[in-house]
Amino acid sequence: MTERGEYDRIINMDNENLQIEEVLTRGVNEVIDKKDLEEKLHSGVKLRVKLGIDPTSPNIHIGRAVALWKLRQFQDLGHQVVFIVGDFTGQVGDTSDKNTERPMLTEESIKNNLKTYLKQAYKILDRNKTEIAYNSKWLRKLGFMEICKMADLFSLNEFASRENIAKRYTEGKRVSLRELLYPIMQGYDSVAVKADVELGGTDQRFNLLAGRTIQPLYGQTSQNILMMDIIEGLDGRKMSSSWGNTINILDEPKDMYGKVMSLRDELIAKYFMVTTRMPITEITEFLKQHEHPRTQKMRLAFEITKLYHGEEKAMKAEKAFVKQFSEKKLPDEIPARKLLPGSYKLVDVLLETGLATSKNEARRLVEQNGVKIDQKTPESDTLIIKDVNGIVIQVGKRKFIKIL
RNA sequence: GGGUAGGUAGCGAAGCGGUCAAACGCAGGUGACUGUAAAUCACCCGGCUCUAUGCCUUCAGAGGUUCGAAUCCUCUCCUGCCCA
Repeated sequence: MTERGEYDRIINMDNENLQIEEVLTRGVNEVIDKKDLEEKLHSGVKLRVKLGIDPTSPNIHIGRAVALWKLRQFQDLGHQVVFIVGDFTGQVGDTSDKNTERPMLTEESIKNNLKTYLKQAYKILDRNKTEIAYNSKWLRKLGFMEICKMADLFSLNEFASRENIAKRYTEGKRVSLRELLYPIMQGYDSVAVKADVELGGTDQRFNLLAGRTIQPLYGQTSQNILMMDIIEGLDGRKMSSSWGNTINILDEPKDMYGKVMSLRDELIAKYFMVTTRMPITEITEFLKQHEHPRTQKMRLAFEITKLYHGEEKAMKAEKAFVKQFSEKKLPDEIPARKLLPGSYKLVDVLLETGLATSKNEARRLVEQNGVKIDQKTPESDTLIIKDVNGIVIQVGKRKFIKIL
């Protein structure tokens, strides 16, 4: 958190200097080369700022969004943002944030994921100031000789020294030759778009540096690099689509709000800094005034939800949350399912409505008192419901279905 | 291409002829306690049924041996390591 002395220094700067300061620090883990980038930002030169995201999942989560927000800050400062959709690299698969080999994806699944990608990105970026590029455009054409020239700039040794590669290597896991090529592709992206700055997570370090190495080969000045903090997901592990611990920017307001509320307390301050756009001074002040983690988290949940859905919906989400979880009342909106009228075994209802994936699971849930019918816990799983019409079934704390 | 060690549930990893739907850990679920936090505790975690020392489908794949196979044999595919 910002020290008092630093705080005084910052508020005394004029607005643009303040913005530059924030660009270089907030949510930022490391800058290469910081001095150079700082000078460029102050010089008034319009920079080309690159960020590439591979559409390996249909959702962009708020961890990925950290870099997108950073891009937005650059846009606000008048720089040219280049958003690279990794439709080619996505197929090949980057392993830098993984501890196992990532399988190659089909063109089809990438295309599928792409459908809502830009829409998501534009929740954050200013559409009119964003240059979009698909990296298949240039990577597809690259010949072997060209690839060899670039590959010559790297040694196997440095590649193998990367932490998670080294780890897999010593554990006797497979490391494919293809994976060696990934940094080269990402590096060449920088050449193709003539990047002055590239953003990425700290786990992207090697790939980001590859751009710096390759650009001079094509007579370009090496880009500067801004490495963003990686945020933890709902379970405390790194946020990643493959873990299923993400908060996605397309999540419904109440889900988004609720997911934030389920975060561990230790992450609150970091989340405020990295995932919200609340002014730093305000954050510091707020956290000081409200010490109870629950209060802090509710504000955090509100801020994050507001960021993606607007104030009104965020307020609604908050009210709904209080009603459902603090006051333990039925939520206002309960998803409805139609069933043919008649009598049903409880277990069948659970299965039919998708509240359980098998009858065994349904029985287990009932046995463990995880099921409620109209707020009441049924005695046994053999219960037969004579009239399913209009009943509300609850499984666990969160799942509700109303039967019509 | 040769040698060698392996391929077990979402992941990691035991089991190495019957007592195996398969130990254990992680992830996940439900409950208790709570702040939809953490920690802790309990139970669960392939499917089906008349809930039973019941049935069905699973231990890379295909065949085979056996009363009986995740466990033995043959071939195929995949991976690590060593050699070339």
